[in-house]
Amino acid sequence: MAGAEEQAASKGKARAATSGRAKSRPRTKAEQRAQSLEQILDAAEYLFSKRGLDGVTLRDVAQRVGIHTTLLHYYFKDKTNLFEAVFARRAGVTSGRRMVALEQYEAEAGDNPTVEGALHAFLDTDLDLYYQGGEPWMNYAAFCARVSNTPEGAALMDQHFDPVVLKLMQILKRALPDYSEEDIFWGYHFVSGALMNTLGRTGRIDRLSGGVCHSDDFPAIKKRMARFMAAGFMALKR
Amino acid sequence: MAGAEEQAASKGKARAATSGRAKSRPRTKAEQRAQSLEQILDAAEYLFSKRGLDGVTLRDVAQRVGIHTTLLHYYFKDKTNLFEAVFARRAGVTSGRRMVALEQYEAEAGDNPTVEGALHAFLDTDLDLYYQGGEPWMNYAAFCARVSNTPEGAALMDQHFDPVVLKLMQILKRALPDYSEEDIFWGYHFVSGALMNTLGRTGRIDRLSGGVCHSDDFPAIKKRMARFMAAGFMALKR
DNA sequence: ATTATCTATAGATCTATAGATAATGC
DNA sequence: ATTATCTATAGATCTATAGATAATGC
Repeated sequence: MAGAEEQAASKGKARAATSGRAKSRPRTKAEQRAQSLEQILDAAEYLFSKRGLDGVTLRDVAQRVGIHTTLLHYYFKDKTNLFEAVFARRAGVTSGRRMVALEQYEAEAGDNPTVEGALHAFLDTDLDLYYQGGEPWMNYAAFCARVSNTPEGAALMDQHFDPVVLKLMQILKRALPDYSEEDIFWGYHFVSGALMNTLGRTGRIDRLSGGVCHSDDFPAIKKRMARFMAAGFMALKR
Repeated sequence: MAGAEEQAASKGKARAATSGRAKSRPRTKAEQRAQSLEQILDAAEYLFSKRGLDGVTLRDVAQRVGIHTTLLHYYFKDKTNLFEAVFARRAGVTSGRRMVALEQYEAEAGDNPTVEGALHAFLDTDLDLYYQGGEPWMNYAAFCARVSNTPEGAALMDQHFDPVVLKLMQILKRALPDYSEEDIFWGYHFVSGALMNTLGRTGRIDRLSGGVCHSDDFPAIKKRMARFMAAGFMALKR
């Protein structure tokens, strides 16, 4: 019964309906595998970003791709595994890019790194990545924001993003030699909250501001965020 | 089968096991009703704060209280209704208190309101409420943070918190007469992100800082947040 | 009499696995 | 031969409702 529906879905509109891709079935098995993996991850990323781990069923994901639920198990063992794969797929790219940007800034700044400089490297690099990466990257950003305050998500954040954040902390400490570690960590806590709120794009600021601001206007945020936060850090000095 | 288990649970340890209260069954029906409602809301609040709407089953809630799932339907119709009731229960208190604090500050400040003054009224009042309110209020704070970036939660935020936020905006505009609305709204966007990150108490900052900071140290945050954010606002001037 | 609480159960999912079938790969 | 995909199905929930029972209320 349910099987018949799913079958119809997969035969009818087929996988092409979901993403722009997949016009013709790929030839080699390697290609086919790669395409299926990517389509599954894209669909899961989108759905998890909207509804969270528990709000999405494997059937939702399968239907969005136009495949059978069982294929998800074939490729990803179970739901948790799929979730972690979604997180991991792009985590290396964002953390790598920010790491490079921070190291480059550190080299440029020499003995006089500034808070604002470090924050530009950290924040702008990331905002650019999402904004320029188009829909998939924006979805990933929303996914990260959405899961960042769940136990599962927080564990993955620790695992994938601690190194970049600690690199940022290292530069901030050099920029603020007379600050306590505590002040700097709380400053970062404020920064990361604002960043997650941005990546989430819930549309709340749009409604609140009556359309003056738009959740997905990352350029507007990039223009303000590092400057705003740097000034905040400076104000913590007593 | 399942029925037998639930029965055993409700007969055995009973409701007293969950919260400190409920030593003796209340006498009147009105009291009984009130107590049941409160216990259900407390349990749901706690669980929703940890796992979100879809991560919690009605059975989880019923088990935590020590009652039958069906009683949840008796009092709250369905799951959505229960969720909204959890949100609504304390929303009026927090938004009311902040509204009073903002109006009082406005009166005190006369013609010269400051950003920092307004933010102290807005933020400190709320942080105090949660911190001094003990566990239930801390759970509510985490609940709000957790659901703030979900569609269901965002709608409730709009509904319950828009008036206070717009009151804050009104004072900020007077404090920053030469600022664009856009700048002020983005500033608020940063503030609210940092606040939600605080209310969530995910423990990420604890792990990241190696124990230097603690997620539930609201006094430490209160000491820094308004000052930090006010300086951020001032830096947006070009 | 009215209200709080429980029993029993319908009906709908959901995750996961075993095993069959249909493709590509040498 | 190997790998991708589907069929069939087990087993475990989950939400919600109808109707019974056990308390309090006049």
